[in-house]
Amino acid sequence: MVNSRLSVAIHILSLLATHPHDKLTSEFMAASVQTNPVVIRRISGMLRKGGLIKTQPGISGAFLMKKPENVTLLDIYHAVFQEEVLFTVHANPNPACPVGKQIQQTLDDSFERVENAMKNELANQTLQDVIEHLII
Amino acid sequence: MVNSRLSVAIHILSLLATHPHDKLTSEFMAASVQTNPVVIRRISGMLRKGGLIKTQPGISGAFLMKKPENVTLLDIYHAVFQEEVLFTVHANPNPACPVGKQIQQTLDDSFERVENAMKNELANQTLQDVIEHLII
DNA sequence: TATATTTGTAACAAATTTGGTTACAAGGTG
DNA sequence: CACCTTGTAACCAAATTTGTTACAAATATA
Repeated sequence: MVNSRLSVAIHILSLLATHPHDKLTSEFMAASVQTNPVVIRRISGMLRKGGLIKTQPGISGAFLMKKPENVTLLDIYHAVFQEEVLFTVHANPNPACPVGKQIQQTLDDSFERVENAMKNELANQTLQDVIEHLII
Repeated sequence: MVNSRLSVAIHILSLLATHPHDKLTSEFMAASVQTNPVVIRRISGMLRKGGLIKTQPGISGAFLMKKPENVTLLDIYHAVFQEEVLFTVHANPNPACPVGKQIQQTLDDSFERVENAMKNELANQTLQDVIEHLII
């Protein structure tokens, strides 16, 4: 995957969870991730819209809306990827071909089971698990 | 995912499995997928290198190297994605930060479990399952 | 043998995605 | 009021994906 949104999102949430009494600015978090503060604010915005953190324009810092043990990696995944599917099916198979006619529905079903298997494991891991692994 | 390699690969293999006595050219398969023959040959090349089909320069057609019930979707996934990881971890977290120092190893472990869950389900489905779903 | 067909592959272009950056309005602090 | 922070738009460069043309090499066929 070309994309490190999930990774950066978990990094942000881990920082917030391990510094519950500090006001962590996007600049501070950017220094930990080693990226630009706007990248942090962009992903923080997704986490805010997903109900995972609270931030306010002008007010320094961000804080978690749930306890780390109640935030699953699936919650974070949904916040940053929304409705994106894991595997796309090619768009225009030929309906005049028996395979082409039915491949989309077939693969939609198949890929949905694969995506659900992935999501079950994401739901099985929490932000608290991540933090404990960090602290050890 | 932006990418329909897996989907097209399964389409190709489904065509070969359901037409075992025909010599399916890249042009024929391209008509079913509705794409360019070179796209078919490109993905056929990955399937050949993955040991799933046999093709030869100049000789029309391709054929399966295994029975459809012995080809899992994980075999096909590996043929087309090789060593690609499902979720990448951002590259340069700050080692001076306790979170930054350990986030990569932590997320590598976490994401590997998620990737394995996905792969287990891919291994659980075979090309034969796909074909049966098509035929019904 | 000569012609036609097919595969494999390189090369290129257009579209899309990602991450980084600048800029700036709006909100809040001291 | 001066300063800081967030949210967001706009833009760019790099990477990726898909479609395309071109062509050499291998094979089939007349």
